[in-house]
Amino acid sequence: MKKKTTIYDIATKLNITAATVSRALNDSELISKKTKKMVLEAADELSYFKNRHALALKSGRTNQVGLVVPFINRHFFSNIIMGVEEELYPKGYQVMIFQSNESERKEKDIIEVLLQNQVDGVLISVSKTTRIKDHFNKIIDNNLPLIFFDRKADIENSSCVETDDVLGGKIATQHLIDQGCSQIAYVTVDLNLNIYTNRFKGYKESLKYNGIDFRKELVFQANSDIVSGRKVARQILSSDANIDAIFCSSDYIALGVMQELKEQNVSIPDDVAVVGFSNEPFTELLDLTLTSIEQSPYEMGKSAARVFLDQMNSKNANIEHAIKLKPKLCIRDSSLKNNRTMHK
Amino acid sequence: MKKKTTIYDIATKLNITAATVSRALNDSELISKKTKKMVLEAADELSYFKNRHALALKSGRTNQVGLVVPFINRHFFSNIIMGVEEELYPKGYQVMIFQSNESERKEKDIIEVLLQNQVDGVLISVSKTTRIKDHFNKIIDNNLPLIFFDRKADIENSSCVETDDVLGGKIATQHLIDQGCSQIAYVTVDLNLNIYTNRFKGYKESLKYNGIDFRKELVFQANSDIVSGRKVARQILSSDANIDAIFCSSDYIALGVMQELKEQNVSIPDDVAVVGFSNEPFTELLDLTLTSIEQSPYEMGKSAARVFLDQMNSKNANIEHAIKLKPKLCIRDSSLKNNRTMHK
DNA sequence: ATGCTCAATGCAATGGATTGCACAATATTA
DNA sequence: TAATATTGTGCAATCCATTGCATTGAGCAT
Repeated sequence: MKKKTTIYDIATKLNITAATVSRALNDSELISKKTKKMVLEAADELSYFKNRHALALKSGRTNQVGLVVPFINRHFFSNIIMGVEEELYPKGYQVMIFQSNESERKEKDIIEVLLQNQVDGVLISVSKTTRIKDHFNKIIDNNLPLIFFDRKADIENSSCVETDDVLGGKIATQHLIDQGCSQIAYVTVDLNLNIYTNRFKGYKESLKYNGIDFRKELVFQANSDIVSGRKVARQILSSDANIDAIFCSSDYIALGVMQELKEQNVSIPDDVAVVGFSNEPFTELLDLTLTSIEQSPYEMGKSAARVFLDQMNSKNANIEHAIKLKPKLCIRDSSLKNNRTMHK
Repeated sequence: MKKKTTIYDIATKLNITAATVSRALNDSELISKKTKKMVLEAADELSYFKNRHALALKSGRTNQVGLVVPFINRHFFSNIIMGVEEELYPKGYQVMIFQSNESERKEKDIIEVLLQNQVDGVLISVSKTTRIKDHFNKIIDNNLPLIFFDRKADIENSSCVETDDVLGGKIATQHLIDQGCSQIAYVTVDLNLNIYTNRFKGYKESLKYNGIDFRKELVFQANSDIVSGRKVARQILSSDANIDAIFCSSDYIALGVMQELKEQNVSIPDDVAVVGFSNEPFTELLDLTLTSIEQSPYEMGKSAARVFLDQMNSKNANIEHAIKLKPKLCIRDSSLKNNRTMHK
């Protein structure tokens, strides 16, 4: 069992002190070139590397940032991670990634671990089940930058980066109206979650703006999956609402809806236009590609990271940033009525 | 700027020594119940948490494991991460996730950082561009468990967990033969990579086993994307090879192939059956679902994590494990010839 | 009352790197 | 040549938690 090499080992070998070795390794101008060279060679020979824990202990800084997402294996979140990494890695920060599995308990544990690790800041997308927020306040109490992305909690002195979901709802609805639709069904997921109420709000605002009456009977509810989408499509078709478009607040619902419509020989987009939300990768892989709202998770990650850097550099963890990213409409077959398909 | 609470703060407050505080916090049986209670309360009051770096420095162990993948935002790798986490989190290990972006340079940097962090072990899927392997040997030199998954390097005393790609190639080919196909085109990606040569090997072995002659002119090459898949499909159709099936070593190629076949009015699976590889999520979201080979990344992650735990517990980092996971055939519309579609 | 046991706590070193201050060795100047 | 400036190193404390050994004090038996 080989023991790890320390600066003391190098010092002993060269008959100098650890202080000198330390300075040499850090290229201090106090040290002569000759000594530096000696030290560097010896370090290489003994395959020395710095002990980050010793460093962290001494300096109190770690250059580590905690990043917490509900799940890593979701297109949306994994691309946020990419964005954060992209921005922070070149600045010398290590990103510690954790997943909460949508569990408040695990979220709390994770934050405890992050604090134990003395991270320099925390970026987090709050778990769905989180009600109590003491653990977030602990972060603030320790004077660390706390940045929420996508899903936020109401915490003083924290920042957040989110999609402008109201706008998302608006542009999707406006697009459908532009295509000549006026009886637009809306399928929501969980009106307890901010993002969904905001999308819904955008939908209603857009109707109003275009002088179309909002009709409660055109609003349906479903879970964010294909089966639920099929079910809700059946509901919609069998209701007496005579709709010409369906705006789904999730791509998975939209996919289920499209499958069901096809099976019932409803023509998309001519009889019924369909729009989803999130721009999941599969939307453009379908035979009939799905119009959707792109939320740019990669950009969101970068943005959150930049907010963190801002707060670090301004030495003022207290400035609250609140950034809203503009969503983008991706028009595809499922809603584009002028006979020609978009790509392929 | 609040300073972080240490055991000394607690000790001062209670007029006892840090040693006692430390023992109390660790529930040592040397400490009286009364003192323990006092300490615990004070700790809570001062919102104390352990400094992991001090711990790591003292003990030499960190309970941290390095996990390196080429990209986090790939279905395959993000599910491996899930598997590793699932297995290691309950055992008290923190998983530090890094992505190499398929860059040898970054891979080396990451390993340097992991060593500086004194991780207790490294799990890694090697970057495509990696040629030199000194950095892997550094890990071994430090007596740390080194476990490769999916993509391995030839390093002594390391372990690896991989898919049995030969078998994957075999069962896919056998399935096509079972469906009555005999002129099976094969589309490979990069014959320099192990996984692809192995799949190819399985294809050939299966042909031989069934008494079908291997024909070089049925082998095509493409990149792992849709456009490339379409291109190769055109090549195949315009060649004089009269094929009745196409086995693609990537789902993206298979998707492109299917799109092109449809456009040219070739019926799938009756005129030409198609099989992909990897079982990407989109394979079952298509109108015509795609038969593919499931590699169970989640299981692979769990398996790799278990190998790590084995090596840790046996105090013998040198036992080499070599695990091959059995791939699974997922039969869907694109290859199933008996008229009925599988699901929906 | 004296000696002894044992439970509870304190003391001090340890782990690795950094850094202000002190000091030695060399170079420079008068 | 003596005095001073300059450059290169060493000493020792510090960051925080742990732990072997020493010590204290209470309780018990004789």
